[in-house]
Amino acid sequence: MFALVDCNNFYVSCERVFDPTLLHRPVVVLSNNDGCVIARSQEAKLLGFKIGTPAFQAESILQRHQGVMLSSNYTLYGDMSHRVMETLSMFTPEIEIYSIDESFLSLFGQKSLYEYGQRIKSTVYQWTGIPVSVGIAPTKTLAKVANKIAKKEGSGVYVLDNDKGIKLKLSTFDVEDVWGIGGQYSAMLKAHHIDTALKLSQQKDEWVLKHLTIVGLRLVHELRGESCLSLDLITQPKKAICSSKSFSRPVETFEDLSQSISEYASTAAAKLRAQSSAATLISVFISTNRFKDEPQYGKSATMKLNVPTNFTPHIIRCATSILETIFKKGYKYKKAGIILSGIVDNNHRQIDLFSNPVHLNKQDSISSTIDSVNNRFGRKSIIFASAGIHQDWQMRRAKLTPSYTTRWDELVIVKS
DNA sequence: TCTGGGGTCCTAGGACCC
DNA sequence: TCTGGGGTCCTAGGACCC
Repeated sequence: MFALVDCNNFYVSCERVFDPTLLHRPVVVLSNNDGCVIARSQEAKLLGFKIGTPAFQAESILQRHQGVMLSSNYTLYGDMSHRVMETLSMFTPEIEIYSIDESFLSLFGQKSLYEYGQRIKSTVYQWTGIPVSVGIAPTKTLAKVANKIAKKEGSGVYVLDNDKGIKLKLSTFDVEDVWGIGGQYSAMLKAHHIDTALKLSQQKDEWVLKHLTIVGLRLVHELRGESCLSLDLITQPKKAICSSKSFSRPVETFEDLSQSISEYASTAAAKLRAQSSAATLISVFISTNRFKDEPQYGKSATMKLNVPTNFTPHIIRCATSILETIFKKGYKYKKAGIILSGIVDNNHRQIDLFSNPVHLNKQDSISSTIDSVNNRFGRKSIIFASAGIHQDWQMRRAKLTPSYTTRWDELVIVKS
């Protein structure tokens, strides 16, 4: 049996742990750059906000309902996520951390699944202050279904463990809510009059394979109760690492763009080193604001390296030269980013005939020194000058809450 | 004024190999 | 008249996830 434990309104719940005045009010958390809504409290959902609602549209409605709008505080959410996952690990070593706010647990030998789910839920809440919902079922896909039901039907825990019950619930479960069925597929399925999870699960294998590929076929078997997706217990290194952001204002000069690319390159390179990897492909992209009625331009280019690297100065140098090839003057740029791919294990990277191993070792020791200083004293304690000092293109985060759990100078002060 | 960021997997088609 | 068969690797595009 699988349990899917999913935090309720995770980002909002994190904020509420440290600011109880946010309880029982509509609260939304905004995307980077305070652009659009990405998380909503129950009260905010009832007001009709969707994921992706632009912040400027939400603002006046929130004001009328004593609502609150917050910038996203990923430092806080990351730390709270870690606490939740640690708590879940106390229940079983068989845990797959699927995203920042959900985990799959493998259960065996539990007598009462429902009570076990309740225990998970109350322990996480007591230890971290984060409310969670628990769905339990024989496959991951069905556990996802059970979790949705748990969220809707009150007690926060739902068990799907017998054929009859599963069929009954699937018969009223909208096909577009099935894990793995997105907008395109659900439109196609509905055009074929397949509108519930049950109907999908009853389609012929050949038909599913033809229309939904092998991925869809697995999904359908999972809906039938046949487990095809196992637990990923070991976190695999990422195959691509991206760092990109929208600017707070239109950026027109090569200098500003190259500063931002340097900054993103440093971030991406640090992520690369954190998983002991090196990259052979560096892509850079830039684009104008697609929502604006002004000349549009967007381009990306990729450079292939003979020797894999994770050395920030090297990556910055490559990224800057790529930028030179795609930059065009006269446009108002809104977004830029870098993607590192062709990822290999840094400890087994293949060097070429002309690489100097001593030189490479020196690079590694410079990198690890920088990383350890930044880990200890904060992410930007040591920066590369090419990323600039003023950075007035930096994203907007006007309504940012404190890093309650990760900065000494931002701890909560309790008064009596 | 204002619209996010970071990932995964699969498929088809083309280039290339012997 | 008549132009092979069996592979691999890479890329772009499209679907999905949170």
